[in-house]
Amino acid sequence: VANKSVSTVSGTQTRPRPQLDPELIVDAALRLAARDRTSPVSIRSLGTELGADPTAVYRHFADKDALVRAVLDRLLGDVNERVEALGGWRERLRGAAEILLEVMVAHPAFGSLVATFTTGGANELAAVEMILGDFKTCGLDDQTALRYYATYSSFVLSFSSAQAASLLVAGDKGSPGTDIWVADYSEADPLRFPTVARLHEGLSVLSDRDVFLSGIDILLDSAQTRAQA
Amino acid sequence: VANKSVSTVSGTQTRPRPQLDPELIVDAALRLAARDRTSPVSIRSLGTELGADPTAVYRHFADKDALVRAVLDRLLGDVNERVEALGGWRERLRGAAEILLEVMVAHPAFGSLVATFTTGGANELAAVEMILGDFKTCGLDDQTALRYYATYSSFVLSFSSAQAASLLVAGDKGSPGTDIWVADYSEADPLRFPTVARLHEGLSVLSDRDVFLSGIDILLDSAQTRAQA
DNA sequence: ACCTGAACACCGTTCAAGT
DNA sequence: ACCTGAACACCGTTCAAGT
Repeated sequence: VANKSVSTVSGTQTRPRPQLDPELIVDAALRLAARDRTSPVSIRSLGTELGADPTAVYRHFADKDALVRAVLDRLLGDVNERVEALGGWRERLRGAAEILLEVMVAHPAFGSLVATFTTGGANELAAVEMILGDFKTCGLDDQTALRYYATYSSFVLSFSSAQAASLLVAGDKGSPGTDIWVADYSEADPLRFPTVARLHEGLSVLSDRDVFLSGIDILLDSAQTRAQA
Repeated sequence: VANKSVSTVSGTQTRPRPQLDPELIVDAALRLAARDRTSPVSIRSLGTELGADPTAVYRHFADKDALVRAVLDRLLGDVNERVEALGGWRERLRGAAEILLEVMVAHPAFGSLVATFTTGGANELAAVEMILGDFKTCGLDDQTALRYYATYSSFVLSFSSAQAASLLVAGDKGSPGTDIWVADYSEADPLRFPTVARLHEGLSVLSDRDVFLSGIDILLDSAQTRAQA
C-alpha cells in the first residue's frame, strides 16, 4: 500500500540515512533473522543493521513485543500471498501449512514466537477467513468448521514455532540437517522398552517435515470424512 | 532411587545448608517455576532459593540447558507416574495428553521448553515406549504406529509448550483465564471477512483446552479407524 | 580441595542531556 | 522538536582469589 520510494531524498547526505519508519525496521529485523538463523534478534543488533541508534526503534514501536507482532504479521502476509495462488480447499489448507512452516523456519528469531503472539494485524484476519472458509467449502457445518479451524491452526502454529525454536537453541553446534523430534534410541534396553527397541530404526527414519504433513493429512482426511457423513 | 533423608546432618549449623545435589536443584527450580508462573527461572533466583551462591549450580550442571533437560525429565516422570494408573490404550493416550498439558502449564518456565529439548533421560524413553505400545495395541502395523506416535507426540509437546510460553509472555498483565488461540474478531468487516464476521461468536467460545482435546480425539479416531480397516 | 563472588559480555528499556 | 547515548536492572557464564 505505502509507496516505499525514497528518490526524493536530497543528495546532501553522503551516506543516506534510511528515513526510519516501521516498515524499514521490520525489513531490517527480517534480514537479520534470515541471515543468522541460530540467534535471536536484539534491539542493539537491529540498531547497527539500520545504521541508527538502537533506541531509535522505540520511537516506532512501544516495546519489543510490538515489533515482534509487526514482524509476524508481515510474515503472515507473505504466507497469504503465496497461498492465494493455490486452488481447491484441500490443496490450499495443505499448502498453507507447508508454506507457513517454511517461512517460520526461515526466520527462527521470530518464527519461534508465532504460537505465543496474536498479531492483531490485517493479515492474521485474512488467514483466519481463508481457513474457516475452506473448512466450510469442505462441507462442514458451522460448529464443526470452527473446531477444525482451531485444531488446524493450533497444530500448524505450535509445530512451526517449536521447529523454529529448535534452530535457535541448537545454536552453531549440531548438524543443521538434524530433526528434533526423534532422539537416537538404538541402545534402548529390549527388556524394559521392547517396542522402542524393536522399532528404533523406523523412528530414526522419520523426518520432522513428514510428521508434520502426516498430521495435516490426518486432520484433512477427518474433516472430509465428517463432511460426507 | 536415592535416599533423600538428611537427618544425619550434624546440628552444629543453625540454618542447615541443604547439601546441594542435582535432585535438590531440580526441586528448587520446580518450586520457583510453580510459584511464579509468569517469569522464567534464572540461575540467580535459583541460587537464592537454594540459600547458596548462584554459581554453585554449575558444579552440578554443565550449563542451563543441562539443568532444563533434568527438570523436564523430572516433569516427564511425574506425568508417567499419573498415566500408569489409566487403563485401555485410548484412555491412556488421551489422559496422557491431558496430564502433560496440565503439568507443563503448571511450570511455564520449563514447560515452555518441552518441545525444543530432548531430555535424553529414562523417563522420556518410558513415555515413548508407552505411546508406541498403545498405538500397537490399537491394532496399527509397525510403520503406521510409528507415524501416529510421531504425530501424537509432536502435537502434544508443541501445543503444551506454546500454551506454557503464552503464560510467560503475558506476564502480570492480561486476565489469567484468557485463552491464547482466539483473538476478538467481533468487529471484522463483513464484506472482506464474511465467514469470520458470521462466526466470530462461535470463535470466542472455544477454549484452548477443548481445542487441544479435539485434536487428540481426531487423531485417536483416525488411528482406530485405520486399525479396523 | 572446594567454593565464592567479582567480572565479562550480553539483554530490554528509560530518560536526562544534548542539538 | 527531535534524537542520542549513558545508565539501570537484569541475563548466563567464567575464573581468579579466597578459605
